[in-house]
Amino acid sequence: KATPQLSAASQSPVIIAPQPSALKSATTPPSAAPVTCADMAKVGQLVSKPHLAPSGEEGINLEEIREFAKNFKIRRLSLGLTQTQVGQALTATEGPAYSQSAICRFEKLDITPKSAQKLKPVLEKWLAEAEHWNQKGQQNLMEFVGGEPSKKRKRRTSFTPQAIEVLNSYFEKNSLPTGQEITEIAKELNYDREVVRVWFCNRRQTLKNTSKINIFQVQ
Amino acid sequence: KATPQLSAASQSPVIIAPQPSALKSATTPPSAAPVTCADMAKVGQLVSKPHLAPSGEEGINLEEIREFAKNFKIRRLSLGLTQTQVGQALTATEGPAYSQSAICRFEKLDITPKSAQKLKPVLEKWLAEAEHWNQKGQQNLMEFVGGEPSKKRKRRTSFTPQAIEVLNSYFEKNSLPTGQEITEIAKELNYDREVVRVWFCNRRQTLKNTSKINIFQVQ
DNA sequence: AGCATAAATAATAA
DNA sequence: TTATTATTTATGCT
Repeated sequence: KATPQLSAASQSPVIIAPQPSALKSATTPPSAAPVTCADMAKVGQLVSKPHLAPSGEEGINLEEIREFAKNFKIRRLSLGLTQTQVGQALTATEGPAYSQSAICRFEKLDITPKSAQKLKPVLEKWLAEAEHWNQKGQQNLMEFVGGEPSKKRKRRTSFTPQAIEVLNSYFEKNSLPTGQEITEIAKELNYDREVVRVWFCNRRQTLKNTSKINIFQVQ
Repeated sequence: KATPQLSAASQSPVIIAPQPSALKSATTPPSAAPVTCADMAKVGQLVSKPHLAPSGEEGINLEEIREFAKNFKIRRLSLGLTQTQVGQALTATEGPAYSQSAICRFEKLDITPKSAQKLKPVLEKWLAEAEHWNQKGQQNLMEFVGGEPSKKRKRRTSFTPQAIEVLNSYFEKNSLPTGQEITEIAKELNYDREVVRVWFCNRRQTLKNTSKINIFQVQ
């Protein structure tokens, strides 16, 4: 049952090593950004400028954290999860609250080493578990994450759910309504006739395009 | 009436493995609803009756395409590339034009098998090359992709209360101003045109979100 | 320590 | 395909 490919971030507890210039961070702009904020150095900054590291953080492997952050993002995306979902799920399972902003800032390393060090194992553990459930099927993952499984994506349109429903029921009966029928449907739903006509066009298109590929897709 | 098409596939290579979409299946699932259509075969029917699949596509390995599409997205994200970037880069290196929409549709398999079959090798080749350059450093990748090296996110604009007020008054009059109008408003307020455009986008968004109460609101 | 929302990205009606 | 909407990410602010 144990998730296999999770060796990800376990490395030797090395201390802040001089940054090999070869390694480029995808998420961290290395630029000599004007650090206007004299507050607190962030991981993203320190990782490329170890000499700035304040004392008391020698035991924190910044490089490892950076690696993990990058890896975390990829794994999160592979699971199809959003920062919001992760935050909410963590809030539910773990003690403290984690906002979307928090996850975002971790991924971007816009966070103090201390905070990062504290958050890392929490994320590591949670993500591993999420991957584990995902192995058992998408449904399990969604359940674990806590979102309603049936959370349908909201239609982009000005079509109301009710209207869609009606349209679909018409479509099921007849995917290619006559001009007369379109006019009637449009009237019933109080939408523009043209809008309804195009809806049927797109609906047919989508079905045609996806159905072939989806033949082998398990629903 | 043993329809020969895809007959072989109907038995063996049906992969019931982990739900393909770790990546948010946003496509309107026909839902669990009993899709009973009169004149058009639906996915649910095709799954159990693959013989309904149109002919002329026996040579296309749909399962392989599906796998690749999923994989492609993950690899794209791992490289930190957007659909837009891929489309633009392809347009530059390959012949035809590829829009962001095209990439989107490929990833979602919202395209005909024929198109997919044609596009797959192009994407495959391009992505491999992109990964190759990435190995040599982020800079090389960005150069290959064609975008400026590290296009930093635009600094978040803060509107003055006065500006907000003016914008709102315009919005009340017309929530969907034309390009011309946007330009004028931007000029009047002395803000970037793009900033004003996005403000209207987000404003419409917010309004829509808050007024969920009016479910029946027929736009 | 987050909320509100600006900006960026993905999906889709036209 | 193109414009626009829908969704997600990032950040200014207190």
